[in-house]
Amino acid sequence: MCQYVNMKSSPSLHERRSDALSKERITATAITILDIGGDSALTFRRLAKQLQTGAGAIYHYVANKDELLSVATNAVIAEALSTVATNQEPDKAIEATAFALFDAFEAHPWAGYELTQENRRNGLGFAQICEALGSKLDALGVPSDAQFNVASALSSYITGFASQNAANARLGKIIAQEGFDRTMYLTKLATRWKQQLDPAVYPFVHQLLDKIPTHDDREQFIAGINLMLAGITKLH
Amino acid sequence: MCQYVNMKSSPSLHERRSDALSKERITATAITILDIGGDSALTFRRLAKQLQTGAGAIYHYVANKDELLSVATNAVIAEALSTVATNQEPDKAIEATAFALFDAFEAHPWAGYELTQENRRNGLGFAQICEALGSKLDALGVPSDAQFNVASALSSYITGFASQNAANARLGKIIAQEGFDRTMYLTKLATRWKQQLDPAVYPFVHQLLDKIPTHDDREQFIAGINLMLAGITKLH
DNA sequence: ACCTGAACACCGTTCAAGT
DNA sequence: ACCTGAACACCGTTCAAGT
Repeated sequence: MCQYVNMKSSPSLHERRSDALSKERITATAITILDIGGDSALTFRRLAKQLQTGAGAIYHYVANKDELLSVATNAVIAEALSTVATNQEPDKAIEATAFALFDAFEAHPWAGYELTQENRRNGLGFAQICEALGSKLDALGVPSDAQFNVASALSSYITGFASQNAANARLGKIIAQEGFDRTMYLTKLATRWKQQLDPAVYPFVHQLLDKIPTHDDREQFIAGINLMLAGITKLH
Repeated sequence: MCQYVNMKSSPSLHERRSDALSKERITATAITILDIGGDSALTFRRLAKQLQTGAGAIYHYVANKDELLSVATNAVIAEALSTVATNQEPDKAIEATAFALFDAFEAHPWAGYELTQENRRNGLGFAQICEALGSKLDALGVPSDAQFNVASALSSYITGFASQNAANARLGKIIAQEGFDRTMYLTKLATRWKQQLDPAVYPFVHQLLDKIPTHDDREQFIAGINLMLAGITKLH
């Protein structure tokens, strides 16, 4: 600690503390806080404390909280997409892209929800996903004037599923720490629906209730992707 | 005003002021505030002022802001779904349901975004949409063990599209007040992407840029629904 | 029972003051 | 140039006090 202070009071030219602030370090720390505590955990005061600085310092690197969340979300998406092998059959590449995003949103549940926010701001998250999916559509035989609609449909589905099921993943994780499991959480949800929803008005949902606790998110997610892929090859 | 005060100071038994608080009146006022000013406009202080009461009074009718937003969102969805004719062919009924929700999210842009939040809380919005769509799947020939996945896929797509394009609708509306139009707003968005995104890394998105300013959200939305319907009839 | 509004414990953001 | 942290203008929510 003394040495740290000494370093600051007699710094050589262009020398930088190893823990100097940077947009990257701020983003990485923000992601860690979000992963541990969810959306509500990320405040400038907590972030500054973790970075051992003042809250105002962060504003030298990001314009505001919206930008911070955008950067964090886009970093998570970019990392996920970078793992996808591109030398595959187009339908397999789209599946692999979808899986990579699913896994990213499961590991960072806040990101699935923040993506919808990010899309409202500058749309870079959408651009990333759209590019990864859309670049395969030529090889799938989709005519160029239909590619915008198809890429938009796939990305809307992925975004919608991610933001919807982030709740399951996150609550499942939190509850797991307290000795419960995902099945028990979903059982509680189904029980709540059973009590709140009139079976005469919601017959379809009531038929589903038994399947909710044990259903597999990942399997359900890919079923939707395959539904869309089937529609693409049928229509185009 | 004097008469109003007099009424309060000498109320007869069980008599109620015509403007007495109720969950319905609070919800309706909240929806109006959200429609005019968007998510950030709704605060308990502003809502209380509009209702000519204290902020604390609202807590007699809703538990907290989350519940208020859930109730408002579910009211918008319920209203939209109530307009859909049920005596149609199943694919037409699904299309009509999708259109009704699209129109609702265009009229209440905050609701498309809040729906993803609502789904994370108690899922009643999802249940409503799932019921409206899922009840048509028998007639479409979808086997019962596939209906959960299909209903989930459709509702994820609708939710994702709504939350994504709420931005367009809302910003389009705000900008329209200032003398701009939607095309100009989307042109600006496309220009920003052109500058920010490397064409070597984002070739597909760059091909799309010309089409963004004039594309029709509603047409794009229904194209995705038809893609999924085609996939459903092909796979089932 | 229902309502009021000040008080509490927070936020994001700004900015004068430090090094 | 970069950092600090008090100050500002808000929030959601609570609760003693009123009617």
